[in-house]
Amino acid sequence: MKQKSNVKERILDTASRLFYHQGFNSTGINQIIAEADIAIGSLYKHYQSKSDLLYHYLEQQETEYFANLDDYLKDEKQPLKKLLKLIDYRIKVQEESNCSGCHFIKVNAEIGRGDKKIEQFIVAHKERQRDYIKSLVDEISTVKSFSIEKKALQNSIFLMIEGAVVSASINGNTNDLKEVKKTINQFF
Amino acid sequence: MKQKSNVKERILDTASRLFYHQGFNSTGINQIIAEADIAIGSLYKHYQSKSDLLYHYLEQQETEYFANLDDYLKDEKQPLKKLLKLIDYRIKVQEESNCSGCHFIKVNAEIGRGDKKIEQFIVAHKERQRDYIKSLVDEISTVKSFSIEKKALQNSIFLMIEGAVVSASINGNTNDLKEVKKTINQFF
DNA sequence: GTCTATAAGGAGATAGAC
DNA sequence: GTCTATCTCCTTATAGAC
Repeated sequence: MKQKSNVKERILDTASRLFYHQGFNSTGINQIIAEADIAIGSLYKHYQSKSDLLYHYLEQQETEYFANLDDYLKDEKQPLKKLLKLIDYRIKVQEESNCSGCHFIKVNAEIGRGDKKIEQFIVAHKERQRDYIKSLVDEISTVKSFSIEKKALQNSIFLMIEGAVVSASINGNTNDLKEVKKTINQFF
Repeated sequence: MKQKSNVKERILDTASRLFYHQGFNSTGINQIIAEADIAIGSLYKHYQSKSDLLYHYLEQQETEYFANLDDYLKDEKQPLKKLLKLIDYRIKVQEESNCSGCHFIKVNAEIGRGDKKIEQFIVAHKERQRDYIKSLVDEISTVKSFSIEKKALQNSIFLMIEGAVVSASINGNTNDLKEVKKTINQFF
């Protein structure tokens, strides 16, 4: 018996899972329709092409990322604790996904800057992640001072987290993310 | 007229260029033999499979990376200047390669931790890169003191560079690598 | 080393019947 | 929405003749 959930959603959810865990190029249309348990006609009714499916996958990840992050941080008011909890969120997400890394970094690595629409979407997502951290550090700066320039600190924290997420996907653990959390405490 | 260079070398050089710039999965055997201008029989005489070619590609990148880095730094004796010049090296390599990122991070993103041999090779390469930075900071610590713990600083610098190289491949510029260089100066 | 033929399978995508 | 058939093309890899 078929699941009752919306067919269009089931296609995207299955494609997302496969794109993330085994790669976009390594995932075929036939595997998506088999695992989503839908007909190929349904796939092409809802999505124009495999690339179109990729775009909607990134779009959904973008929305989910910030919605879940906001939810995870909503009860914390202190900006420094909020920043540390942002790292906890990244640790949690990685540990729940077999440390498969960042959706956007992975797609960038696979398709490069070939597709303008995808490229711009990835750039925009990374800018938004950077701005999120920037704002938290701005808030912290109203009550604390640091040893290095604020702008340098903001970029450093963003880049360390990026590096640590990549490290998680390479090493299969969140050790570096945990180290980043400890290090940030030393900055303030 | 065929080039005079060794056929085996030409296969690997062509495969390396294509794997790096358009991805492993997006590169076909037929494209490699066409661009290397060799016969398919020659390819399978020298390499067992496409995966075998991937392994030799990473092996060559590993050797080249550290050989070229040592050469780039050989005239600099001061450890802090050496560390800053290591960043210059990464900037130079990225700018010469259309900011295509790190060979190892890209392969990891494409094939994940599926192939044990490839996986271990990537992990070992990243460990060696981390140790290289660790040693330089150890040297610096004999003449300077820093505001945060040495171990945290060593990991931070490694992770910031990793993050900045990923950023280069996403944004198509080396702005973040240049920022990392400025930030390191502030740490000491 | 070169060439061509071919195997055996998978890819993305379309069309038509129900 | 389902199903099956089909199109076109490409994939990795092997074999044999020169």
